[in-house]
Amino acid sequence: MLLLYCNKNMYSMNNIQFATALHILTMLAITKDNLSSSYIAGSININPAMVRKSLSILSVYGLIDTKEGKGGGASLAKPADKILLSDIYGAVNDANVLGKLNSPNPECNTGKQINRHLLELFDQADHALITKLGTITLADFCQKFK
Amino acid sequence: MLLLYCNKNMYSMNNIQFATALHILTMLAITKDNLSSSYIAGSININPAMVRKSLSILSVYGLIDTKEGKGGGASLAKPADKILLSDIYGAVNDANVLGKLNSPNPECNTGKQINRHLLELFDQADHALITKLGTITLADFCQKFK
DNA sequence: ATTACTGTAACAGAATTTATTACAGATTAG
DNA sequence: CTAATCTGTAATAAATTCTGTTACAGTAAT
Repeated sequence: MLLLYCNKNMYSMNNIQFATALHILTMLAITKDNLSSSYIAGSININPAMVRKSLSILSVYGLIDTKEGKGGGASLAKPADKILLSDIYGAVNDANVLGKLNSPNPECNTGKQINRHLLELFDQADHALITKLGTITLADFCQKFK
Repeated sequence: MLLLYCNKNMYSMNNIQFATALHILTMLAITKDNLSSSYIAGSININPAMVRKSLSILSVYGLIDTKEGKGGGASLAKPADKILLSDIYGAVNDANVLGKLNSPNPECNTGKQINRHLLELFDQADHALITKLGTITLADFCQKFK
């Protein structure tokens, strides 16, 4: 007997950080203005503090500048055609695309070796994605907007 | 003032399903035998019921055969050089590599359009990963084991 | 001074992922 | 035909991860 689990995929590999970061950077690229976290949050439809968390990371990675105090906000640190989507991905993501490893049994021949081989594969997978994202600039992405 | 968050990345994009599935298939490819979920679980170091959940999905996707009852277990449904890592990825993963979308404000010009453009990009990213994984067979992966 | 911002901590709540237990049904061996 | 051993899957608990919220100190402009 074999019946399908009602929902094929039990698990997902999901978060919202890349979409949020790209939304922020798109707004900054299009308006070419200093935007406040509240204003950006209104467009993304999330909390301003969440936006500030993303801004903080993008700032550490040199993609944006921020200015504190009245009239402050965020702006691009460099032209949109110098920002690669791989830069954004690298800023918001640490994990491997293919996910996590198990902690297999070292007494078993397969278990003993597999994590080494998986990591090698995970690196290749990450590299393929990053290479693809490296061919697209923020400016390219923004061109889609009317 | 700008201090780093102690842990750069707040979020991760992680699960263990791909590693588990590939571990299972590697064992089946190497032993060329009918293996029980308990035996496999001992190598991965997880619960047999978890293994059976993975087996169930791999079976639906035609990568393995299973046999119930005493002496039952799982075996490859086709030669290891006919199983692509992209097949395995497709079986265990539904989500987009770049994660989820927000629910942005439709009153905003950027918010109104961005999900369409993001989805297009997400597709390209998924495609790049799947293309890479399509160049590697289970047999290739197993060759790394001594 | 007042106002309007950022930066970040602290924590709460939601969602997702993993683990566990249990048991009906299948199949084989004796 | 009975016992033993296995799958399939449900139900649910536990753990982890992700998102949202509140609060407030510090900064800067007016």
